Amino acid sequence: MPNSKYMAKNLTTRREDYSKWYNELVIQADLAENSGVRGCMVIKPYGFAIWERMQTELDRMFKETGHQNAYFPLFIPKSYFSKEASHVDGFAKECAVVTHYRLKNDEDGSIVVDPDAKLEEELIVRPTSETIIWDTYRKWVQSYRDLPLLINQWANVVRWEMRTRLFLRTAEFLWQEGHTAHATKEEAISEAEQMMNIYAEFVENYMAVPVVKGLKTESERFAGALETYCIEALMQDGKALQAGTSHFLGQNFAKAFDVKFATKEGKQEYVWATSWGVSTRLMGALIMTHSDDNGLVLPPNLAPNQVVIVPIYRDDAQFEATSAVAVELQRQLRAKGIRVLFDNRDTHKPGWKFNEYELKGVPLRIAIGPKDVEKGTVELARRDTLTKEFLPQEKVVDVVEKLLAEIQENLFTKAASYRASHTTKVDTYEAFKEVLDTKGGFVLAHWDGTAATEERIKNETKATIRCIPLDGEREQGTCIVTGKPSSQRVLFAKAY
RNA sequence: CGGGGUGUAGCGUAGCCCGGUUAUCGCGCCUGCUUUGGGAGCAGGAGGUCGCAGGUUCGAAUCCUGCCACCCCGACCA
Repeated sequence: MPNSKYMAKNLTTRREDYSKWYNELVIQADLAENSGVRGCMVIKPYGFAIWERMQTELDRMFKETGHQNAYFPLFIPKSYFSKEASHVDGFAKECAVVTHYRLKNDEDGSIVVDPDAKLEEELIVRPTSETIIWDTYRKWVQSYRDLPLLINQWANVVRWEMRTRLFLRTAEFLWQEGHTAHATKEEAISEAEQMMNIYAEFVENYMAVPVVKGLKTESERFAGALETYCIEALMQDGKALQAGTSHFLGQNFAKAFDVKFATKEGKQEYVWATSWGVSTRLMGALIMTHSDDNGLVLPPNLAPNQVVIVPIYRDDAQFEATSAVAVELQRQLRAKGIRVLFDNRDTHKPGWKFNEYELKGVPLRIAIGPKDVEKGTVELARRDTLTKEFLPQEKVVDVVEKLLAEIQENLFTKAASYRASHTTKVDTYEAFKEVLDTKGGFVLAHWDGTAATEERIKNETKATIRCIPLDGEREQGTCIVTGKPSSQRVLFAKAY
């Protein structure tokens, strides 16, 4: 029973009173719900279908760039975490720890942990897999001929977060983590940059969510990384969301886990590393970027169903007639590679289905009734603009193809223009605070490059440096807080 | 871990301050008939450890004590 309240209040859209529709969206659109296990969520079939679409496209992009999938253990011996000091300092505090391996029946019949079954060394449920993977890579890498090692894994991880938010910060979540080893520093840096670019391409072209590519400041950097590349998106409520990160890890992990290789010249050298990941958090980004008061809006390139066909009929004869048209259209659309659902369920009425698919964000809906059968037409409705039109059946395939592309484009443009109107350049600290208090969004300002100033701004305004934009123009200026010189504006925002 | 709040049917809720018939209403669910081009109407029906435990009382959803869970704010967060 607290589930819907929990869900309703943890993701927002532009609408102030979002709780009502979001409640409906999450429950009825079947994306996810709170599981009842602390901070964990159940991803429902429709939500998981969206995640599978993300997996499919990302996995393809990884493989096209030479990566392979593998799988490493869920449990990591505690001692592994001690090997990379900076990694441990910045991490590994909120973890689930396995201490025993057996249960037993108590005198009163209840199940208790068997105290005799205590593990000699505790196992950590992975919060991320750097340590166990690098421990494995030591055995895999001997020569420059073994490099580069380009491996990705699709997995779940657990972080015992003090506060959780559905999709954005759950205790257990699904993600992919890539871990690569290279012979040279330059190659590793270029790998980290390549993966950031792949993430940006996926998020912009499939999710239709515009992102800013950039570098994290030292204090926001991943524990153990020399450089963290990221993509930052802006949600409809003016808060920023980190959508993906790619880290250049230098030789830190290679040294900690003693991963060396023989060069062509016969010298022993440590390998250079990267790691990169995106998670089910992308689902939250998708919801909060495009949704409106009617529910989810899915970009066609990502939607599990790009088109849904709804028949309208009174009796068996009309059902047969409309179905015949629907089945034929479905066949033609599928032949073009379009994902089509023909909803011929007899248990729900057309009006009910119209609302359901709007809530679920299906980009295009085709309705076929007796009048259409008679006239050779269909009704075509688009989710992004909520407009409808009638058109001849023989034109459906062409129009659908054209509209799917148009909707994809339109969603990106809409999100980009929202972001443009919510990105503000400021030159004084007063203006900075004013913008954050009134309209929110991204704020571009000069910063003196020190962690102290960053910290002060965070404490006073709750805004953090999301990134140092990579494509930002060089521009001389002075720090809004200290007045010290700066050569580039950095991107500030309140973030999830 | 600190501050605040909430727990009543699958979901959302009224009732609690001021104890008193069979615990309210809506959604959803089941049956029947009429319906079906934007979440159908009517009639009937099922569904409840009022978070848990103890206490006060003739009588507790309501008052008291303890515990638990969850939510919000903070601390925390690749």
